[in-house]
Amino acid sequence: MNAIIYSHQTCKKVGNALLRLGLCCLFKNEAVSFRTTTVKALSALPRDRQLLKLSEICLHNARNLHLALETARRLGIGAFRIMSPLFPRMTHPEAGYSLENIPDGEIISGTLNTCKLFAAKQQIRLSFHPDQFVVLSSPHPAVVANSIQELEYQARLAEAVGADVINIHAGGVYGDKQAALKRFAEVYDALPESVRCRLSLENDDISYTPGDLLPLCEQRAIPMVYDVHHHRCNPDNMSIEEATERAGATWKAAGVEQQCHISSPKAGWENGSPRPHADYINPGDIPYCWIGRQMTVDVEAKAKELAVVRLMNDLKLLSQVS
DNA sequence: GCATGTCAAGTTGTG
DNA sequence: CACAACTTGACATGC
Repeated sequence: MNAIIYSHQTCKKVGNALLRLGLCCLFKNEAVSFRTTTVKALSALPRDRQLLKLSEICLHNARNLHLALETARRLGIGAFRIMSPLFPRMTHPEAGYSLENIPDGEIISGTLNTCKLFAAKQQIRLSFHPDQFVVLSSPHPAVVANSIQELEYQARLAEAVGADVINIHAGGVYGDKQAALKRFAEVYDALPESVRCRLSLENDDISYTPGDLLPLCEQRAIPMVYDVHHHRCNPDNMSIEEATERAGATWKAAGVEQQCHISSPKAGWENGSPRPHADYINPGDIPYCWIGRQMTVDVEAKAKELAVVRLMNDLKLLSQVS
């Protein structure tokens, strides 16, 4: 087997095989931090004090995003998932705001642009992963409307920092999976282009398997994020190899590098629920067919960058043995 | 200071 | 029917 490469930092000259490992949102042992606030805390302040507080937090977070990217580069990490509340409460009905109406808005915009240039230069791939409140398949119009608003916010951020992926789950089932997927498709078709051109769909560990999502993804050219841990928790009749290939084809159709997720079960595969994530990735959980494949793999592990670095080294050893 | 409970949002499954 | 799990701190509050 050819040597495999783990990030653009180390990969430049070595063949064309490239498995790029990504970090999710936070660091464990590095001085990078993100602040937040709550609506409850904000509501005790007059509006001008609210905007000042929000401005300070956003500026802090934008600067720490830059720091996160510099740190990722130093560690050889090739992708970074940006936490959803980078600008906390931005779309909230009462506390919401925009960069134009907070005091340091222009500095913050400039900092985001610095992040965009740095990520492009260092080839660090950026993505967003809105949390469980974004549900496009919901039968409740208000839930869908809020979800779209949140996606538009994340699309603006993605545009500002040059992120090419906003990844979501298909949502609830409501007793009829096909009906829910049909609602999803209808909402998807009406999304603004800024959202649609970045949106990806991930199999989850409760409801939607790769087999459920792939027909929709193939039909609409929606890239499918293949989470192999979720697939193992919530299997269908598809093999890991087949799911990897078919998901890969959806990325190819969209013209973007494939993205997958990996994690290991905290309690192992035998004891209790395998769903909670372990501190590190057990190299045995990496599908063999992923080795040497050109794609991004987000490492979902509690030890954060320590787990990414350890997995990089484990993969290096693996490739030397084979 | 330090410990503890809380935090916008949805859905599912468990007790 | 109420509540925890998703992921995860960081913040606000109270001693």
